[in-house]
Amino acid sequence: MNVCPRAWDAPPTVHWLNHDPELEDAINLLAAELGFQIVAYPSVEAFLERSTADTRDCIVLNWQMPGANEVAAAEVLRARRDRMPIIGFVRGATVRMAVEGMQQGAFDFHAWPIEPLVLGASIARAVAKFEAERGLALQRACVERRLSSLTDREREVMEFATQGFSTRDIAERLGISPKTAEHHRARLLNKMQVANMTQLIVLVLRNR
Amino acid sequence: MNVCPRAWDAPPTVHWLNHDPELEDAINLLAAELGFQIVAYPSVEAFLERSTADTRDCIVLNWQMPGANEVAAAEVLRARRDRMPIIGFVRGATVRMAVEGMQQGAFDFHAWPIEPLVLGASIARAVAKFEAERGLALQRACVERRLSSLTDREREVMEFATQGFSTRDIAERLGISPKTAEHHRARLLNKMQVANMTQLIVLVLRNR
DNA sequence: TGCGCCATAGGTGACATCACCCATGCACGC
DNA sequence: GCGTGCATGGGTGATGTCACCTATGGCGCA
Repeated sequence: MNVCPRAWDAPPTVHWLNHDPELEDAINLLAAELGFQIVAYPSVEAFLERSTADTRDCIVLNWQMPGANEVAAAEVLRARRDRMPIIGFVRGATVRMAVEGMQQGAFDFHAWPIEPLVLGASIARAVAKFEAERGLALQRACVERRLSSLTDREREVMEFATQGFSTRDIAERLGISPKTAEHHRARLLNKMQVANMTQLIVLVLRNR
Repeated sequence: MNVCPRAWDAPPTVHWLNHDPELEDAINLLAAELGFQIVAYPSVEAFLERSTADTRDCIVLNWQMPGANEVAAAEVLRARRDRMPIIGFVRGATVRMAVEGMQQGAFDFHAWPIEPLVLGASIARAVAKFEAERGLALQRACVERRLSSLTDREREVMEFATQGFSTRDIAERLGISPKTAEHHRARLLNKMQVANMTQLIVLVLRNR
């Protein structure tokens, strides 16, 4: 059986984060059965070090992994991996555990052992969702790159500008000449590659 | 026992949506025990008709209520009730049901019967969260009210403006004179009560 | 029939934005 | 020391924004 749609030009990668050796055989069987490319990591740290940021991935995470608590783990993963969807699972899952997993930002949550078909469908949905948001994620990364090229002063000017302040107001608040504020604004527009302030505000507010 | 913090100047209201007559006695016991003000509705329609939009409320919803399916119900409630938090419950809840409830936007999810202490804590958290977001919700409602006063043409102009187009560009795209587009823009700024286009964009994009 | 609301279009004038130009001073690294 | 980057400040001119004003034509409602 293969739940990975053939239409995809490359198979999605499943990042398998699990510390429990008893589950390793099961995942190998699942991998063979599901047809996804599966990369296993024994810890959150190993994943953060070794994984490459791909565009068509999802994370399947043992929610009882040691180290930081599950909240922190999920948050770190989400921040570092550009909102890659996380599918949680845990042995002997209860309704409460599932709800808390979801509240911490999981895309889906399962009790172990998982029916291969159910996990496959869950992964397919997660990858599809990530795919749909890929354009947004790429744009966000692009904006982030441009933002990092700004100087501190330019960033300050941008902060005020994105709150609706005019150049004159910004100059007053920063205690500098309107001309200097204008100068920073000009460099800002240039570095952010937009034609005017309204486009800058739209770009920044849409990609927060 | 009373899990409602005394610091609140008014007790929060719990909107109890349930169609199952067997649970009515239980909720009356819960109500007495928890100290919240509880208003019961036998259907989603009854809630939408009779409930008043309060600022310190939450919804406790039997996820197996008949009528529209649960997804639609949750979405309707969220839209109409200004993102009031929804706590779901269901008899014989499974991990899957809980996960789906959370995916549909529930704030929390429980298996019935619920421990009074657990439900009380859940309600307290939901109300606290809603309280924290109240300022944002009020501002969003205010923006919404102003938006509804716009004419179709003004709305069109605003759509383009919030995408970063200049007045000249908008005029060209709408096939009207730049002067007419300017006229719509002016009425737009007036109705939305902002000083300039950048403030309008900030207002609209921050309150979507 | 007249009133109000809307879309259309134009005029004028004050001000802001934006793209060029210029310069000085300061810190940091080669 | 000397270039490089940054913050500071200014000048000029084209263009855009914004607040006033005017007017015409359509459409619905009392």
